[in-house]
Amino acid sequence: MSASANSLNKVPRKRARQEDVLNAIRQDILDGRLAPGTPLRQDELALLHNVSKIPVREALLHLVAEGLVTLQTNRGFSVAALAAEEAEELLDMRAVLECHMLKLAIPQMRDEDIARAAAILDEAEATEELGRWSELNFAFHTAISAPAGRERLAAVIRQVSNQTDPYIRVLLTNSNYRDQAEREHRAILAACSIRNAEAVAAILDQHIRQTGTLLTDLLSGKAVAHQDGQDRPLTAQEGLRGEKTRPAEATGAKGGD
Amino acid sequence: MSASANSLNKVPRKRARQEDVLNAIRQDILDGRLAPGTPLRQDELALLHNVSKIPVREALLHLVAEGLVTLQTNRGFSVAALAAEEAEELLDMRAVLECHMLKLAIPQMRDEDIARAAAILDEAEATEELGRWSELNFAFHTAISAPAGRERLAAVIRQVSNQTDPYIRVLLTNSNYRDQAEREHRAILAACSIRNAEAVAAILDQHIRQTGTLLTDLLSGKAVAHQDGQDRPLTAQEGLRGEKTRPAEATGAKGGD
DNA sequence: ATTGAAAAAATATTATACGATTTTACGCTA
DNA sequence: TAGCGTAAAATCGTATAATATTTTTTCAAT
Repeated sequence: MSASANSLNKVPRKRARQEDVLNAIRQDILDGRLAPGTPLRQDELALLHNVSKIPVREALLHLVAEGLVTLQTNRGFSVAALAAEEAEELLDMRAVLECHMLKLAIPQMRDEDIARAAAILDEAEATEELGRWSELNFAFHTAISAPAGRERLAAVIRQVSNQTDPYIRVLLTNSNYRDQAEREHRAILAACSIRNAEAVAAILDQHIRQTGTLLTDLLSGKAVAHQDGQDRPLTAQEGLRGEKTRPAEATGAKGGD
Repeated sequence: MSASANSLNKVPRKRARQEDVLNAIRQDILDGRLAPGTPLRQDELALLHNVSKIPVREALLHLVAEGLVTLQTNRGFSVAALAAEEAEELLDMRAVLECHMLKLAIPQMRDEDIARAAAILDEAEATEELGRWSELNFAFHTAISAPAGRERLAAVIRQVSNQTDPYIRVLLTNSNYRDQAEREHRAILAACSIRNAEAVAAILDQHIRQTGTLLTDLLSGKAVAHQDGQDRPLTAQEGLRGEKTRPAEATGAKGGD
């Protein structure tokens, strides 16, 4: 209730924002702090975020539309859980969409774009922190596809990707997976540098489908790399940290591809 | 036994107001009764649907996530309006996704599926009513792509399609457009009957991209081809101006493709 | 008339309250 | 003990009301 975190805030203070709650919960899901299947109690979340149920409900409804949360009327929300088959379907879709966007991007790609993408890979390969790696991974993807200038397409890709991201996080704990991903990213970059759209798409397609196979195995119960569950349902401020999201932009996407 | 369907049903409505409002507003947008750009006042809609603003807000938030409505914080909702460029982008995406799904469907397609699709076309070609034609159009699309068994993909296609549907409705008033669509649908069906996935995809791609071209012209303010004699170039706003009637029927009809 | 500040109205957002629905607990009967 | 109905608790969905923000109007000063 009493503001403990921000006592020095006298500037035009906006109202507690429904969007803040949305981003926080979404990040909690994407980062795996809220495991698939977890019930999302409105009162609980309201208390946690220091708001009433109304903005919580609105945030959850939004996440339902994004496919990250499911709702059973009068029975509550819960974090969406994927069947192996659904994950495969989503990854397939993603392969199609990302390859398409990348093929469109190649002709528009300038040397600066490639240099920037290379710098991102450099940093990714140097980092040890998993979350950072994931972030850079996303940045790399953005850097090479953005020249296509397709905001809507990017939004759909982000949405589809978000639905599998919580699971892909688990794959990332496997360093072999990261190594392979890094090799493929380098190959993509190399193909970009010679502006060979077909080669780029072929590599990207292979990579995404490989991820799909691993994910399907994981969800089928094989080699269950159990993700470390939190002792508490979720943490309050952590999802908000480091985010300056703007209304239209930023669906808070991260994760490896 | 008839446990649930008894005659003395005194409980006309459960607690699903939000969903009813959602469907009503969405249909109003898709059918063009709510033109792009129209402000959506919460109080007004609440009064219209005999509910409070809460379910109205929740429905609108949902539509924002679907891309049919835009929201400016503290300034209100309004029906999403597309720039010509955006429409082209959406149609391109749709071409890619639908062709992909159709290619997946072909190997799974049985003779019954084709027979059913043919029956739908028969009825579509016989009908005069525009709304019915649109409905059958959507049914045809579903019939030929459903064998792919890709629910998620279908959902994304639906979402993307919805964003252009209000505008495509305008194209449908041109009978030449319908004729051309019907010819292409016959061609698709014929290619399906010989299970030639590449041919099917090629025709579908052509058709959707042709629609995209027409739509871009429409949104750019250029004239729509008008061979009907009495037709004249329509602007999007003109074509979408509608009566202020009730939310009306929820047919689930889609625009033509 | 034009400008600009301030009040008023309109509208959006969130909090609180309450009935409705679902889930759980508990006691009764067979 | 298992099954079953019912009361209590938990939770959901929305109406109402209060608060915040934006837009419009008013009106005095230039």
